[in-house]
Order: sequence, then C-alpha cells, then structure tokens
Amino acid sequence: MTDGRLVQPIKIARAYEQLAGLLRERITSGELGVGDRLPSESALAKQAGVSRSTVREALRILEQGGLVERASPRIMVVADRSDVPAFRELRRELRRRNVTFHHLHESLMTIDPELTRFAAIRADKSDIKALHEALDEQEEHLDHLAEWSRLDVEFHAQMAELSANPALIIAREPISQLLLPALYRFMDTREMAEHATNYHRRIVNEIEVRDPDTAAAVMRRHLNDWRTAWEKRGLDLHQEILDLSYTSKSEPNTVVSPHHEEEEERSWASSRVPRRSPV
Amino acid sequence: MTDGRLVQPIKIARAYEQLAGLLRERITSGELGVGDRLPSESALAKQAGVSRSTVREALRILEQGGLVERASPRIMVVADRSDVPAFRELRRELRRRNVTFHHLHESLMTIDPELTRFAAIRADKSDIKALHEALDEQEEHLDHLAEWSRLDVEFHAQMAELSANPALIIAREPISQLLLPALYRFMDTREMAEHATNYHRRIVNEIEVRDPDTAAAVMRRHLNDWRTAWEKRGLDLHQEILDLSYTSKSEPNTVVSPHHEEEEERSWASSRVPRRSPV
DNA sequence: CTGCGCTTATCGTCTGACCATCGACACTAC
DNA sequence: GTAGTGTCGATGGTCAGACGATAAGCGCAG
Repeated sequence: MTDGRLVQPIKIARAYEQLAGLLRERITSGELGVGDRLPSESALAKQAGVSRSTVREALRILEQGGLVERASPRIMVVADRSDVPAFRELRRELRRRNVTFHHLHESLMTIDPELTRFAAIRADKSDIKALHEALDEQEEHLDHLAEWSRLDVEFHAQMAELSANPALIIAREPISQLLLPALYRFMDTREMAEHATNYHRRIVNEIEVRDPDTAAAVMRRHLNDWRTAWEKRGLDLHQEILDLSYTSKSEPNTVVSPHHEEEEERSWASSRVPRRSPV
Repeated sequence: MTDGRLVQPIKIARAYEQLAGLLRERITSGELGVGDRLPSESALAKQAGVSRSTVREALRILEQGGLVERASPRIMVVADRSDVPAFRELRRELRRRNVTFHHLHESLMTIDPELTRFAAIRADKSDIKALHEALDEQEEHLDHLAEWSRLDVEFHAQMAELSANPALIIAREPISQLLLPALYRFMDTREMAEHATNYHRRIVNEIEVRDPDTAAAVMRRHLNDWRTAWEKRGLDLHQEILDLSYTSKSEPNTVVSPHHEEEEERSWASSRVPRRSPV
C-alpha cells in the first residue's frame, strides 16, 4: 500500500527547547510552586548537562511564555500563571460570541466526562492518593464556601491534568474559567457543597477501581446537577456569562477591575520589573 | 487612579531585550513584511554590535512571542499574525506543551462526535441543504487534493458551526488547525479522499434522518480512520506536531524539509539532558 | 532588631570555537 | 536538457571559558 514515504519527518530536538520543556513540566506538575526560586543558571547548566548559553535560551522561552519571571534582576521565580495570556484571549473571544451558561455547560458536559475517563485509565497510585487528599481537604472546608470553591476548581483541574492530554486541558480551561466562577456565585449552602463533594468522592472511587465508564458517567451526573441548580435558582440557561475570572487565592478580595489590555507593546518591549500584581 | 508609587520601577536595558524590541519595531512597522527572511544570526550580531549569543536570546523571545517563525530549520521569517489572536495564542500554547498527534486526535475524538450529535439535533432544512452542497463540491475535487483538503476543513468547521455552541467551536478550532494540516500532508491518494468523503456523506445522511447517536458514531469512526491512516504510514502517534501549518495556504512555499538523523535521538533523550534531575 | 559594609554568587555579555546540516552550485550520467 | 550525485561555504546549535558589574546574603556594629 503504497506508503509513498519511507521515513517520517523527524522533530528536531533542540537542547534549549527540551530544557524549556523539562522545566515547564517541573513547574506545571507542581514540583516547583509559584514563587519558588529557580536554581542559578550555572546550576541548571550543570544539572542538565548543557552549557549556560543553552540554559539562557530556555529561560528566555519560559520567561516570554510567562512561566517564570524575575523577582529581582537576578532572581528568577516561578510565575503565577493563573492567567495565561492565551486563556485571557480565549475568554474574550468567548464573551465576544455571547456564550451562555448553556453553551459552557454543554461544553464541559462534552469534555469533562471524557477527561475523567482518561484519568481513570491513566492515573497511577500516587495520583489517586493525591485525589483523595484533595477530597479530604475539600471536605474540611464545607463551611468555608470561598475556600471550598477554590478547592473545587482545583479538583476539576487535577482531574483534567490526570487525563494527560494537554490539548484537552487547554481546550477546557477557558471554559471552566468562565463557568465555574459563575456557578460559585450561588453555591451558597453547605448542602450544595456536600452534595458536590460526594460526587467527587464517588468519581475518585470509580477511578480507583478502574472503571472509566462509570467514572465518566458519574462526572456527567455531577455536572448535570450544576445545571439543575442553576435552573432552580430561576436563572436563565441562556443568560450570557460575564467574566468573573477568579484570579488569586491569597489576595484579599481585589475587585476585578476590567483592566484594559492591549498596550503591552511597550510594557514588555523593555524589561519589566515584576510587580506582584493580581494578574 | 492614584498610583501611590513615587517612582516607576526602573527598567534595566538588557541588550537582548533591546534588540528584540528593535526587531519587533522593524516588523510591526512593516519594514519587514510577513514571510520576509531575517538576516543570519551573525549578520544581525554584526549589525547590532552585539555577540551572537545575545542575538539568539533576542530571537528566542521573538520566536516565543510569535513574531517570527521558522520557515525551515535554519531560516527565520516574519510570522503571519493575521488570524484570530486567540487561536494563534492557543496554537502556540499547544505547541509549547509539546502536543502529539495522539493528544490532538484524542481531543477531536472527544469533541467532534458530540458536535455532530448537536448538529443532528439542531440543524434545520437549510443547514442540511448546505451540507449536501458542500459534499457535492468536495466530491468534485477528489482529484485535487489540495482543494479537497480545504473543503474538508470547511466541512468539519461547518459541522462544528451547526452545533450552535460557540464555546465548543472555539475550543475545537485551534486543535483542528494544528491537526488537520498535519493529516493532509499524507492524504495523498484519491482513495483516501473518497473514503473520507463517503463518511461525510453518511454523517450528513444521519443528520438528515435525525439520528444524533448514529451521526456521532459515524463521525467517531471517521476520525478513527485518520488515526489508522496515520499509523499505516508508519508515523508515530506520539510524534510532536510541528506547526508550520497554517501559513502555506496560497503559496507553493517550501515544504518544510524533514531532515533525518535518527540517531540524534540518543544523544538527546538520554545523554544530553539527564532525566529526572532535580531541577 | 536595624542598618551598614563586605564578600561572593550570579547575571549579562562577549569571544571563539566545533560540528552537523542546509542550500546552492558544479559535475556526471542518461 | 534533465535528473541524480558530490562538494563546499554558510548557517545554526552548542559549548567552554572569561570578565565586569552588582545584587544578595551575611555578619557585625549600633
């Protein structure tokens, strides 16, 4: 059959790209937390077995990508990536197209159960342990709904991460960034939190016993409950979603002022001294 | 806004940042047009009066920023920033995370069948008519694979549109923008096009008789065929998708010549950048 | 505990080199 | 002429090592 091609195209593995990838992994995996200081360039070079020039090119990539930033002229730290530019753009695009609760919900109903299925297939022992821990923590905060909501976002993100499919994770992210904050606005009773947490527990259990289909099904029901709750509140399914993108965890309630973007031109043309600003 | 700050943070003028700024200016000012080739690194170094390392760091910034891209492993050109910024951003984010064929395919397998289902539920007479027309046109171009591919993209986009869910459409778009061009690179026989078109026809038929489940199922099989074809070509499912994808619509531009050297692999994956070194 | 200098680690940059590959051209065979 | 093949300079990827500037970190005096 006529393959036509004898060998496949080969992706060039540039050292600086590989290194950037490795560091990115360390960061996104949580091995390096926000604010953690990076080793010195020479240390990185030695550890990775490359030259400092290579390390620096990798750092430029990560820096430009927003994964790391300078805490001071010679200290690089892991940046707070709660708001990746790409996602900000995407959310804007979504709003521009007047997405409604229904749209977003339907999207998550499409993606999240599948993510759960993949998670059930791919999670290993330690992942499951982490899920249980997350669950426990969430249960401890049933009475602190703000904190509970934060943990809820994290739980779903964790699930997405376990799917080990960056494409799906990325596709899902802006959707959840728009939908979840909207949900938490009326998630205001302990009962609702309990109910949701129970679902989470069941999902994790199904993952643990390696039943992807059931796990996905439970996730689907869990999400359906959201819709039900929304309707019970008398809210319109077809109401547009405004961008309440949650920004920070530790900051005291800064009002999310619609910061106008699009004049970055200048601000990053020159070095920007990092400001611990809420996104 | 009362700023409160007495002095603005001073900016440190790193050479590589200044250079990046300069080049950026040249590009945005139109002095360098889309597709124009950049001077060689050494030439730039000489012109700017800096060392090549500095030039390279500047280039990494511009590259990561999407202002320039590689036309081939050693030719840098000014990138096309004409399409929707959000999608461009997203594609870059995807590439950044080293998505593979498998990731993208799995994502479309998750999203597209559902889109099809929704389309089957929501399409009206005129939509179906449009679908048939698109099909007919595609069938007329079974021998012009370039054109056929364009129509194929359109067909799938049309299907997405019929789902009437902007969130899913947007989430899907960058994925398909990366995956489809990769696919068409080996979609090179009339048989393959015929096969695919047949699937399309069946999908449209199922939509017409309002059988969402079957429509979704057929779409799923259709997509599965892609994966099969990919594998039959001896291509690696876990090969990263290189994205030189989208600019080559109109010009017969240089196809990225794949360079082979299969034993680069070893020095890379193993020796050069040590695994699991605690960064 | 605070503020001050001192030391040194670390960054920014440069030089010059090596190698593999690319691209273009010259050459050979049909 | 056209198509394959060989050659060679140009270019990119990487490295090792160096130097100056200065911020970070620390100890010490107040």
